Amino acid sequence: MKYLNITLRHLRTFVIVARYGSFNKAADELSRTQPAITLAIKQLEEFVGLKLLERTTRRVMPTAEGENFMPVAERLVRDFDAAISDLKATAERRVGNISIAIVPSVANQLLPPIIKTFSTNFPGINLLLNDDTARAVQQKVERNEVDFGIGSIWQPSSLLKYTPLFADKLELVFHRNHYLSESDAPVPWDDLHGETFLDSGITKTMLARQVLGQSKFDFPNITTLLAMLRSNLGISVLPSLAIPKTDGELRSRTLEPSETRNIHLITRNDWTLSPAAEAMIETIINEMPSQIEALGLSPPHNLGPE
Amino acid sequence: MKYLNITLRHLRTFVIVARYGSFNKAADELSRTQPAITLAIKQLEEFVGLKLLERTTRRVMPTAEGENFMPVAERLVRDFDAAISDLKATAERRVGNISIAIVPSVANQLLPPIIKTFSTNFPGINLLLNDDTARAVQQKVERNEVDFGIGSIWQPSSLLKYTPLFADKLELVFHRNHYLSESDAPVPWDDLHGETFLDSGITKTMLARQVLGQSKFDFPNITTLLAMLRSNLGISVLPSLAIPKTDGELRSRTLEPSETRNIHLITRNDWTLSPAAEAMIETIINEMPSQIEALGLSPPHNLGPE
DNA sequence: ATATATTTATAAGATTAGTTTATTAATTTA
DNA sequence: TAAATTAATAAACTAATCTTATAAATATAT
Repeated sequence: MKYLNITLRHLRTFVIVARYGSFNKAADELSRTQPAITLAIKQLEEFVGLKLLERTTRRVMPTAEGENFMPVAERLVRDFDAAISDLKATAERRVGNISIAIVPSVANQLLPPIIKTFSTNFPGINLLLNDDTARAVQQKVERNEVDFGIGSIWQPSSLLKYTPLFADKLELVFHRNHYLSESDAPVPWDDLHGETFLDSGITKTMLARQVLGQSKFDFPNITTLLAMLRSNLGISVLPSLAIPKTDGELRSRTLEPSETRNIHLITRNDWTLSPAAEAMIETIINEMPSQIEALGLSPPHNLGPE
Repeated sequence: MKYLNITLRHLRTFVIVARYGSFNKAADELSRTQPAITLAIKQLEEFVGLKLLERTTRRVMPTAEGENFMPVAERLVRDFDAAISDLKATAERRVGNISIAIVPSVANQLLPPIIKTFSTNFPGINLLLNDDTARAVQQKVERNEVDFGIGSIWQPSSLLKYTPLFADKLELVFHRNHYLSESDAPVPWDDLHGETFLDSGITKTMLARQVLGQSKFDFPNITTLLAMLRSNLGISVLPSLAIPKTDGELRSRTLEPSETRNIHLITRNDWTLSPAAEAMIETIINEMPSQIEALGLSPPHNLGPE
């Protein structure tokens, strides 16, 4: 015995002995033998230089100092156990915190029923939802500001892992008074030259790919953009999830050829997810098929490396 | 490794690693080697089933759970260390509590300068003084209600250890108008037959030994007794310590043969004294000679077994 | 009073946990 | 591309911890 360290085991032993008033009973309670108890108490007393338990071969009583130390030791033992079991509860997904960065369209349309399922399965877990643009979603995941993100790919990054969830089809949106309302058929992209485009930021790259040139207006906030559409300022291309289907003022038509964007789960590939976040992701993946069906979406397109 | 127990050592290791962001630096800080650190962290994580530190071969960062656990672990470690060092402080007599049962005469006359010395030497120690009769002093020590007692022997008990401190000489006390005031010489006991005795309880046995018969009055409270003496109700025999020397109304004379009672330190012989109490007793024994001199008392008489 | 039973303390051997040295694998820096 | 730094792993060693067996002390019961 060189420089003995006092451990919680010593305090735990002391507490039990003091409580039972017996080395034998304490040994029993702690599933150890009586000499082990004797040694532990002896070590504790020698270390602090203080007799804590007054003992004859017949009776064990705490000294004044032992009496004073009892509640302290009890609290230390209790706090320690509580802290460890809290940590285990976290591991067992009984408690936890999740923060998700997510694009608004998915958040509003797809997530509510998933969150409902999740919160009944894991009632102790708190969820923080950050609505944001696809770009911000990616950034927040990169910077570890959130556990994971849900959105389209802004700029592929080697830091990130993308798991496709579903394909969101792009549709043309316009006012019911717009001449495009006259038909329901898919619209060829080429028919759209000369139209005034209101860009949401979401579709910028898509539009560029169709060589329709720069859009005249740019509304990063989708609510604003919808308001503009309602006043018939122009037309826009939006992922179907972002289009309110119940708006009397607006109409939509699919495009030809149809253009889709995949919505992905975005995680950092060098980072371990918290158990709570893992539970959430499991729920999302499990619930996805029924949600895709309910909202009339498509399973993710496999476009190769995106 | 069967059923590994998580100890404070694991938490301490975790805290240091998280703080330094390095296994090697933590090993250095804790005067252990890096593999020992690796193992401790691994054990902790396996036990709680949770990754607490995200580590590449290059960088160590706490996970979200690790981050949350940090302050908890830090507090546990801090509290534990504080509790142990408090206990050591007690052992080193830097802090503590003492309670003493003591007869009032000693408490008032002898103790004040001793307490003064003690409190300058041990400023952290609290003192609780219980004024009481010799009988109550003995009882309180027997029942472990106090750390030790100071008083005369009420009834010798095998439970108790008596350490003589000094001898208190009995003196006759009376009103200045009483005829006994006419001389200063020692009074033979036999001259006192027929006097009205006021008994304090303290001197009951002494008086009986001198065959003066039962006293007529009995005042357990010495203040009351002194008031009675001041009104010249009778005379009394009191230990010199209990006689106020500066009272203009009262006079005192020694007795012939002189009768003394020893004042003892009273402890339980099967009980360990707290370090604080030991310090107090040391102070008392050290200061006693000079106090004896200052108050004109005598060293204890050795009367054999009392 | 004496014997018995119960309790804590001690000693020695066995077991388990913890630490170190040496090495590997991975990753950053020069 | 090479050197340096970092955490992980393996194996040998050390020290702490526990158990079995026994002793010493003190109640309790006969």
